[in-house]
Amino acid sequence: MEWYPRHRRDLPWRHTRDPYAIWLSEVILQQTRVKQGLPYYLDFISTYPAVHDLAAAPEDEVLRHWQGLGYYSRARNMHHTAQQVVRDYAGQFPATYAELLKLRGVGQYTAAAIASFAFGEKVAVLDGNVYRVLARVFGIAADIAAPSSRKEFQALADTLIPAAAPDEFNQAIMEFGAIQCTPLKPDCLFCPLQHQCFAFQHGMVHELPVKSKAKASRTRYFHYLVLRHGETVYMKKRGPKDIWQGLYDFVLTETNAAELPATDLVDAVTAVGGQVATGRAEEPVQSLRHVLSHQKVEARFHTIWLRQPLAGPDLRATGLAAFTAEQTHALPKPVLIANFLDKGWK
DNA sequence: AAATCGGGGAG
DNA sequence: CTCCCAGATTT
Repeated sequence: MEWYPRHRRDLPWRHTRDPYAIWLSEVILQQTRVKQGLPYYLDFISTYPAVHDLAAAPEDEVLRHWQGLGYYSRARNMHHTAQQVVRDYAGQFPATYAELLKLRGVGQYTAAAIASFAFGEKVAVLDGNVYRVLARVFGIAADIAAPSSRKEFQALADTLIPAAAPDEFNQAIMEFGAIQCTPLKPDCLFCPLQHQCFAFQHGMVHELPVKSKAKASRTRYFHYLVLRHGETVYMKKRGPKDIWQGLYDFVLTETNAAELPATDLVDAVTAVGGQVATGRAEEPVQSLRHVLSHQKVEARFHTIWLRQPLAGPDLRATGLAAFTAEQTHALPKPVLIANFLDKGWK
């Protein structure tokens, strides 16, 4: 806490005690670096200055503002919670850790952050930074990736947090982890905790914290049919049980190998009620690779020129909708699809 | 307890 | 390439 005021970054959410603004920043910063989240925070707080503004916005619009930030359930949960706060809490965020924890998208970390930063409640936050700092300074060998380890770290943090300034303590220990006690190259040479840090004293700075590795990611092969007719292109909103829920992409056929048999392509067009325009069936195929933390997507985009527009009943059955190029810009899309639209088509 | 859910940047 | 980020929810 002595270190903090001399090294803290000047961040916009540190100038407010408005629980809405703090909640917004915390949801955006879940599993996201400050540098990546900052522009999104500025955009959201400017577009939706109060919880009522966010609650009143259409979900597609909220997702469009979230586009590129990933983990899109955060945006959908956030939108849901904004509406709940307006409807059930008269627009006022609940003011205690226990009540905040009930909100969708607000877990133990975020509830503790809002409770301490907005309301001064004495409850210790536990994020990736805190785990690392505590593991090193106190020499804790528990696997920070294991849910069962939380108890031990939480109990320790609870003994450290001072009643006088719990919010300052939470900010300080996270900032210390982000700037001084970093994962790969911590600045131990100029560290104020050098003489009392277990890891430094025992030469175990690079052994702590202990974190089990995630399992290897799988490769998926996506074949997108970019159905077009005149100035219109057909897109659809992605459903549950897979990545990019609620975002828009094209007709998708997934295969176990990189190649898609030519007959499958025609069948897929027929399945959505389309007819391939003669002479334009074999457009050049664009290929894009997209990497997520848990899977690799190898996508091929097959542009299909239709003989005639898709008709009403077929459109509804397939979930497809017709858009102009201008309209696609306003839709929330995975970065992969946005990249394709930016450079791949026409 | 394990799996799932994005995207970007550092090294 | 690997690691990890102001984690939460579902299975």
